[in-house]
Amino acid sequence: MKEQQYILKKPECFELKDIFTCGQCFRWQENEDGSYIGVVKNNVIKIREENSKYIIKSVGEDNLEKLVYEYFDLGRDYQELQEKLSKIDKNMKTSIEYGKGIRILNQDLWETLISFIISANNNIPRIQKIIQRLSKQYGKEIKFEGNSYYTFPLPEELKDVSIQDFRNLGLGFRDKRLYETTQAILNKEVDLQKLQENENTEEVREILLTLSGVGPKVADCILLFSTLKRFEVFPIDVWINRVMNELYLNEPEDKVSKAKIQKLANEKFGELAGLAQQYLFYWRRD
DNA sequence: CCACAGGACGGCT
DNA sequence: AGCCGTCCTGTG
Repeated sequence: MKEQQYILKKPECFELKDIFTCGQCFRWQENEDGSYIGVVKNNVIKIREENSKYIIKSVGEDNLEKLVYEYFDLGRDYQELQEKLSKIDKNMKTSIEYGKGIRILNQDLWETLISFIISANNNIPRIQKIIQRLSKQYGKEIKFEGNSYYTFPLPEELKDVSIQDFRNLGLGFRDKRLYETTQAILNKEVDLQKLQENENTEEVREILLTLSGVGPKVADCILLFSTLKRFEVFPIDVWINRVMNELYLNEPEDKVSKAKIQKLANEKFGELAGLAQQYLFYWRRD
């Protein structure tokens, strides 16, 4: 555990509000002064913007500069990707204008898996609260500026947690899914390390789908928002379904099938479908 | 108190 | 293959 500070010059296409509120992560809190505090792996991180710079402080075990570079996907040229997408149509151009500071985070695979199982049939405030309780109960404490924060519990730390324990944390019917998936990971029925190294996206998707609580939408969110980093997937929830129908199909709501939207997204956005999804979702969410 | 919102899943056709 | 009821909790 060490304290670190790092000053990051504001990168192109980078806004904290866009990054943290576009629906990809659940562990960042905004403070009254506009700064954000979050937990990334075994580190608590605080970020404050000031004069086109970010003052970043941390307590934790990882090298802060390297962690920030990886987590915020700073090695990728978002400006170039935005230019490509902007050429597709007016909707893309407008939505990128609106959410130009979005970055797709590289979040820990295990944490993303569990977080999005919790997200099923659920809303963001409740998802955040459940993850907070889960971490406080089973994660490790890190003190930062006088307050306590908790790391996301590892599979081993959830080894002896029962379905009833999960239920008591407010997970509802997701209790059994969390239990079964945790056990499957511990038993190496699914090896996350191997999954991380597998380059065949369809294969990775199929394996994710074998886990309890992972359906098509959750699998695609994991593929896009974790270190798996597959930009070509297009997670479809009821919102993006509605938005895509409004913008491109205009069919009666009961006639739009998921398959049709999926096909349309692949044809229109191709390799960048996931990024396009984020801009569209963020733009039309209100 | 009731209606509704949000994905996975299992049972049905 | 597609359709539909059920699972839990918070909100209006």
